[in-house]
Amino acid sequence: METRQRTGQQRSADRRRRELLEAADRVVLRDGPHASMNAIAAEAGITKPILYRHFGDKGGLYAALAQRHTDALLASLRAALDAPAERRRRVASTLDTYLAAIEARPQVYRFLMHPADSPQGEAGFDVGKHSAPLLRRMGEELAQVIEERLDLGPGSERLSRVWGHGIVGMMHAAGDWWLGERPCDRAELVEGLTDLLWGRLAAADDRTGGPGF
Amino acid sequence: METRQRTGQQRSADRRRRELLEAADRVVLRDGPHASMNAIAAEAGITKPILYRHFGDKGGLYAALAQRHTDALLASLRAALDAPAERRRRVASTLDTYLAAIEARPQVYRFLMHPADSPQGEAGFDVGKHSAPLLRRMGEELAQVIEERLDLGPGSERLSRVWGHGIVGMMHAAGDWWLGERPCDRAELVEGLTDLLWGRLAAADDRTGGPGF
DNA sequence: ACTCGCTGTTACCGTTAGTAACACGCAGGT
DNA sequence: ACCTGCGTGTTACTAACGGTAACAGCGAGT
Repeated sequence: METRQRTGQQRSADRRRRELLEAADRVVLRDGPHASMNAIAAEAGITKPILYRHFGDKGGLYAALAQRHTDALLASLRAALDAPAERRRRVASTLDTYLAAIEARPQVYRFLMHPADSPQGEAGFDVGKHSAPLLRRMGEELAQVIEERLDLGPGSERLSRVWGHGIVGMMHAAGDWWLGERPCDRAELVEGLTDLLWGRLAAADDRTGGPGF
Repeated sequence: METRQRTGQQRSADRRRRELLEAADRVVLRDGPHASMNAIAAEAGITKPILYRHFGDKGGLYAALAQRHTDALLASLRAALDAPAERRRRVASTLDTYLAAIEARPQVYRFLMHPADSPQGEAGFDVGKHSAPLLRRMGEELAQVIEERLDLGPGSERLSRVWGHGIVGMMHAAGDWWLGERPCDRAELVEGLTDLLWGRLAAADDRTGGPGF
């Protein structure tokens, strides 16, 4: 009875929610993840309690905000991952897609990867639970693709998840470092990472020349 | 003239600083990174202003605290990295050392990897500058080892840094996920990651059987 | 006319980082 | 003996933040 209202005010509320999210987006992109609820409310032309009515608390707002961007990013990554090309090309293209995204909008990236903190984090053992949902989602996504595409023998379900999270972490950390220092252009970074994934670390010669040791 | 005092009060001040750091350590390990300055001061048996006299601000305290732990962790990683064994064994052993460390003291790990936030972060463009110093240091450290040990041909300086940060990121993300979900034991994770670095992603067969597409 | 649900407000609370302003004690130089 | 400097410590405060009443208007459906 009460869930099937749709009285027209519901639609208005949804629209309002989207407007508030867009205002929050502007503020967060301008001021970074430390934007205060007051600032966001001011940007939206209203005051705090309305934000709290819509999103519960700051974590709720940030979660809603993050989901939009993660959904968008994940969609484009999925496209690169599913493209009809040979494996190495797909991997390189996915890396490039990710790096292009964080290069184009570093503020969004920073917000997604360092989403502040839970206000009273249960004191303890849930390490990484609130850390970076985007990383987890990307890892799981990639794991799924790996598992359904590759034949990894027994234990493939676990192994694909290890690889998924590992590769995503590699991409993330390298991208973070690259974005901060800009030591080379994007293509070079993509090439280097792909080489790494393709076993060049194991294949490289020792510097001393002799193979032993 | 004034820097060469060493009046004996200096030594006392240094000792005091260390005591305060240890108290802060206890609190952070007990309460997580959200520990308040008041709580830390109380644990040390004093009040806030003294902390501020010693460390400037919360960021200063946290930086000092982080440096101790990162130094310790980096030292043990260096040991594993420099051990006299074949390359794959060294890599696996380094991964295992890291994972054992975060497994043994997840609180420390959480503190180091998610070091709260700068209180008024300069609004903007310094993406990742304040993010995770430990990750950066590990990346640079590994890059150095890679560069001085491996023959990567031209551009080896840049490539080794790409790999250093990439591998560290892989280790970090996989460890974070593993610590949260515990999907397998440590040895299995180490094996999976080492396989990944050894090119098993490139070598694996397609699931559909046919190699083409 | 009346209620329901959404809009919005002002004014407040508790906690936190950070800062005066003040006071004690203990060295050393005169 | 006296004072000066410095490190120790305190209480009491500010400013900002997340979050929460309590209250009021407004438009649509019955």
